[in-house]
Amino acid sequence: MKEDESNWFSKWEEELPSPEELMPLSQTLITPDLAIAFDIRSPNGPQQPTHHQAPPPLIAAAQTPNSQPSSAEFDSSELGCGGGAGSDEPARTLKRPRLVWTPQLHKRFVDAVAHLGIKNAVPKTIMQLMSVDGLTRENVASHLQKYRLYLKRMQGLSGGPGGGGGSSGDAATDHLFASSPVPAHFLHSVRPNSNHFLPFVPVAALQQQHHQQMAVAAAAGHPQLQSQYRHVGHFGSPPNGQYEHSFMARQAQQQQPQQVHRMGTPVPNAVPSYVEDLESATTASGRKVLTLFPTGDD
DNA sequence: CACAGAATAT
DNA sequence: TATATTCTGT
Repeated sequence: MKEDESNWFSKWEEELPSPEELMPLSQTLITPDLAIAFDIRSPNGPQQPTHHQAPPPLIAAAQTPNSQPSSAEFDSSELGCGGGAGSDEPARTLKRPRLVWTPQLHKRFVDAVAHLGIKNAVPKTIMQLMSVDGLTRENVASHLQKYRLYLKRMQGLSGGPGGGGGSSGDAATDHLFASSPVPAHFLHSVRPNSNHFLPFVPVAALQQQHHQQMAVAAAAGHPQLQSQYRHVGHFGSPPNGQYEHSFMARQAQQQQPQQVHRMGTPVPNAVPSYVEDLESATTASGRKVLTLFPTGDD
């Protein structure tokens, strides 16, 4: 009998970190090297190996499966502003590629909103809590707008997503949101008295000009990008078997430009740089209970 | 002014 | 359609 095999396999599988766990909270930790690594899209791609200063890394672009092998090439379409004394760094005013809201990113978004409570969930705060490098307030605002519509739509229905038949368009749009369970309180209203403020992570996520979108992509769990990173072949995990852990991000960089004027909101105060993982409240039961957010495993 | 939120544009 | 950008009120 090969019990051993199945045995260690099971264990092994259990120990396997889920994709989110692997690289979840430290998106800002992406090193420039990694960013560069990303730049090399293909072995035969005529990409410049050493130009890591371009803020417009456009990572999350069309990611459709049937992309053509030729791939789109982005030559720096700089204006031919030859004469001009270097007025402004091109890097600053460039438009970034569209952010792609992957389920992972959305998950973080929902978690953040859940923790803040619908009332306090405003773009800026959400953005800060998410701690995703490269994420802008506008990104979140836009997504939040749509998310609210989604919630509204759902409130009208009876209970579950995918439920009520309606326009197929609606259902189709929901499927990203469906990825992440919507905290119950979202649907009706948060209790005014129920203020349970968690000790957030005081991380101040700042957007750097360097690897912005790159980080987002990684955080989002881009298949292409991540696959390059994950040397750890963690495959056995089924799409559903994901545990949740803490999600706070820790910031290695020392930035704390925030903390400006008065903050009426009970949001995290930028204090220290490191924070204990406020998770793993392993109860006596030995059961991993995520005390943080509503674990939204499907 | 900075920000949130809706409206609009791509 | 999804996300960005613009517009407006606070």
